[in-house]
Amino acid sequence: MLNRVDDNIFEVPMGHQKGMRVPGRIFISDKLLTQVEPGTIDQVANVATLPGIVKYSMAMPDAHLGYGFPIGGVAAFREDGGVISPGGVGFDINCGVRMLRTDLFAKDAVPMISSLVDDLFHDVPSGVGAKGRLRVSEHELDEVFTRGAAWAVEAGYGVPEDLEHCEENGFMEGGKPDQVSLKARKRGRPQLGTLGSGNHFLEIQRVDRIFDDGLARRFGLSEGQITVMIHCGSRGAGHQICTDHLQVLSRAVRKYGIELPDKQLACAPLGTPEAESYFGAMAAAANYAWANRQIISAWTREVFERHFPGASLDLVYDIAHNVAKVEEHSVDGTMERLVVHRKGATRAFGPGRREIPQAYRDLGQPVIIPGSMGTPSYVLCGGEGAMRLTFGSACHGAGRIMSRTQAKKIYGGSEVKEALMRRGIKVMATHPKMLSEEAPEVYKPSDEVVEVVDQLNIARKVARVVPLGVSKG
DNA sequence: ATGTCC
Repeated sequence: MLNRVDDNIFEVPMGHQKGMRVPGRIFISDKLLTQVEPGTIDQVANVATLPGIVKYSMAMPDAHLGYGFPIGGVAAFREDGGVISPGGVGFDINCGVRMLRTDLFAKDAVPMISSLVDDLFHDVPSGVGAKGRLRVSEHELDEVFTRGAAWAVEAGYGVPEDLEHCEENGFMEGGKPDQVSLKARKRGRPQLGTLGSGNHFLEIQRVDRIFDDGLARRFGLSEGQITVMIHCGSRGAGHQICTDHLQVLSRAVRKYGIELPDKQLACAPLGTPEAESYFGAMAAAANYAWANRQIISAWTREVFERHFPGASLDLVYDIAHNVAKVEEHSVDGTMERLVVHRKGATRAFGPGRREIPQAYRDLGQPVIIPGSMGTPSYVLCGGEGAMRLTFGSACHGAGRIMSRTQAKKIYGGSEVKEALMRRGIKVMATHPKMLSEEAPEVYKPSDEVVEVVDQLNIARKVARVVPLGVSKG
């Protein structure tokens, strides 16, 4: 069914599915491959049938079933003849993660973890449908959609240096508020500055291992240091934008006569009004998510300031893992402009790319890969393998191995909480069922997933962090 | 992921 290309590289052959324009490629170890559902491989093949796809339909080692495209999927389309598809980005547009480093060390912070988590849980609203502490005006919401984290910094949430340590400097060009429906605005307006639910979290961590001394120094990380990770996205706004535009693009599929093996791959040819409209709305949602993470960072800093007056929380980096971008890549020796869809995949550009903020341009893009609740997270640095193999992309996390429904049957919320407590990890959640759905056991081991991208030099391991306290939706 | 089905 799959052909081995190399260690950690498998091919989905053209014969897997009728209409494939390119083969599929799955970057994964033999061991992790045994945990990938057949449906995920079929989705990789389905994506390969889309017009204008370049080289391969790809999946990362954390791949699992998604809407149309697999989560952990990467697909690039040429500007001339290609398409854009909301399924290739996902419902939570610019779901992403940022890491802040403190100047505190474990010995000082550990006695305060419980109180820190209580305050973070209180000060950063979370949960399904959670509303935030701030009420932005309609005009401010437009600014959020067009200028993302840059708006948030100007509004007093953070410092300009934060923007110099974000992918895209904290906002994407091309966000079009006029392509965002009234319904999406209505959902998004009260939710700015909220964490959300599911696998989203706000976590206090300790750096427990350094793999690359030089890179760790440049990222400002050392063993025993306390870090904070914020994982969230564009909330109801992004979800509604995806829903709205899926309808538009479903009509476009008929209008432009595109044949699809799965309705969930709804898309529009690049350059058409439908494609432009989705891109503008998607960029607006991406900017909302960057503003959201920026505001949450400011409130996190306030909580730390109350516990440790004068403590610093500097942004190491902020990455998107659900977004489509126009980028230039080398395709068989010539540079081409492509629309790269990453869904549950992070950009992992190697050294020198102009898109990487100045602070890290000579090193490569920092890649932050959160583990599941209670398991280690990793900081890596984009490498040459990513540029050669994956259009500059790496995996985004551990990846589920069972459904939420199944997880709830097996694991009880209070048991999960107690088990974590015994390991010295304090967890606060809005609902116990969230803890059963997010039990560490329902995810692939993050270590094994990270090992694959490290071995292929897609991204090199820099540091590993372990959780001390978590606030969840 | 998500006012987990207007």
